[in-house]
Amino acid sequence: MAKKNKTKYALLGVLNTMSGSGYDIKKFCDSSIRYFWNENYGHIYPVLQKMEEEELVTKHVEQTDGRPSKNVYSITAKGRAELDNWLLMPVEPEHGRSELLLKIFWSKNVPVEVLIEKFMQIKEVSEEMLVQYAQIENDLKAHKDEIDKMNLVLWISTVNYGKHDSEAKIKWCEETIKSLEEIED
Amino acid sequence: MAKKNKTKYALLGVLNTMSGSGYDIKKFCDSSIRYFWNENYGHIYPVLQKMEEEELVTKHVEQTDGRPSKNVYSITAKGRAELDNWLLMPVEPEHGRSELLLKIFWSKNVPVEVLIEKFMQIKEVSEEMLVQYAQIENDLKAHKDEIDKMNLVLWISTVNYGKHDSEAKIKWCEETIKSLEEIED
DNA sequence: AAATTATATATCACTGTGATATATTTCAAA
DNA sequence: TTTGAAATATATCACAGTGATATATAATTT
Repeated sequence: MAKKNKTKYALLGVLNTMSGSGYDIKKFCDSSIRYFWNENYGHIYPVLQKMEEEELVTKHVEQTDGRPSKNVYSITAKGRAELDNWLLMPVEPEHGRSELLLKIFWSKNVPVEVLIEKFMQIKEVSEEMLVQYAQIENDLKAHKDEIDKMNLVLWISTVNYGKHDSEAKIKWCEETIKSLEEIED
Repeated sequence: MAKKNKTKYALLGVLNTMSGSGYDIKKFCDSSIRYFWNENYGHIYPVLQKMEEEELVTKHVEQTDGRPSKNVYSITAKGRAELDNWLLMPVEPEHGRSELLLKIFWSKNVPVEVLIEKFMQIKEVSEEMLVQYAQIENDLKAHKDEIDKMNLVLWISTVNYGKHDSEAKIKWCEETIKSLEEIED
C-alpha cells in the first residue's frame, strides 16, 4: 500500500549501538551515516513513539533542571530481533528519482556551452566528494585499533561505495563534455 | 518548508514533447525515463489539475464512447517558460537514502559467508543492468536518424550514466568480497 | 551584556508512493 | 464461444519522508 518505513531500521541500528534520545540519534546519524542516510526530527520523534508501542524500544525519562526532560530510548530483545531479521532480507530495488538526469533528458534547447559549463560544475563537485571520502577512509584507518574488525571492513566498504560512485560521475562528465564539444563543430 | 515539487517539471517535460492525458504521460515515462525517474497516477492527476490552475497547461476533454472521457493536456507558453527556467537552475543536492548501504553499515553480526553471498547477488544484478543499458544504447543508435542530434547526445549521456554506475557497483562488490574473504582467514 | 550555539522535543504543510477502486473495450486463448 | 486477461482512463487513500518552524533554556563566545 504505502512505502515501507525504513527510518525504523535506521533508528534500531543506532539504538543497537547506544541508548539515547531523539536528539542523540540525530547527532549520531549526522556524524556517521550522513553520506548515504539522513534523518530528521519530523520523523525520529513519531517513529520512536511508535516503536515504543510495538515494544521494540523502551523509554525512560531523565529529569534535568532547566532543559526539557530527556527521553532516553533503549533497544529491546524484540527490537534486536526485528533488526537482525531486516538485515538478512534482500534490499528492495530503489527506483530513485534523479533530478540531474531528468534535467539532462529535457535539455535539448539549452545552449551547448551552458550545458558544458554545467557538466564541468558537476565534475568539480564529484572531485570534492572524492577528497572527502578519502579523508573519511583515512580517519577510519587511523582509529582501526578501536573499531571492531568486522565493522572496519563494512564501514570502509560504505566509504568505498562513495569513492567508486564519485569516480564514475567524473568519468561520465568527461565523456559527456567530449560528445557535446563534438556537436559544436 | 516542504520538499519541492519536481513531478511538475517531469510532466512539463513530457508535455513539451507531446500533448496527452495522465495515462499517456505515465506510459511515456515508463517507456523512456523509467531508469532514473518514475511517476505514478497518485501524483500525476492532482499535479496536472494544479498546473491547470497555474495556467502552465490547458485541458481539453475528448469524448469517447464507453471509456471514461479523456482529459488531454497541452503545455502553454507560460508552462514552457517555467520548464526552461528550471532547466537552467542548478540541481539541488540529493541526500538520498540508500537502504543497501544502511544494511551494510549495521551488519557486523551477520555471518561473513552470508554477506559475501549478498554481495555476489548485488554484483549479478549490476551485471544484468549493464546488459540492459547496452541494449538501450544500441536501440538509440539504431534510430539515430529519427532523433534530434542534440537529444541523441543527451539521451545517450543518461544511459551512459547508468553504465558507469553499474560498472562502479560491480568493482565495489568485487573489492568488498575480497576484503571479507580476508577476514575469514 | 549580548549574541550565538547547543540541548531537547513537537508539529505543520507539503511531496512522494503504491495499492486499490471503478468501468469499459479489445483481443486472444481455452 | 465465452471467459478472461490486457489495455484504456481517472480518482482516491493511507502512509512515508522532508524541511521549516515553534518553544525553552543552558552554556559558551564575542
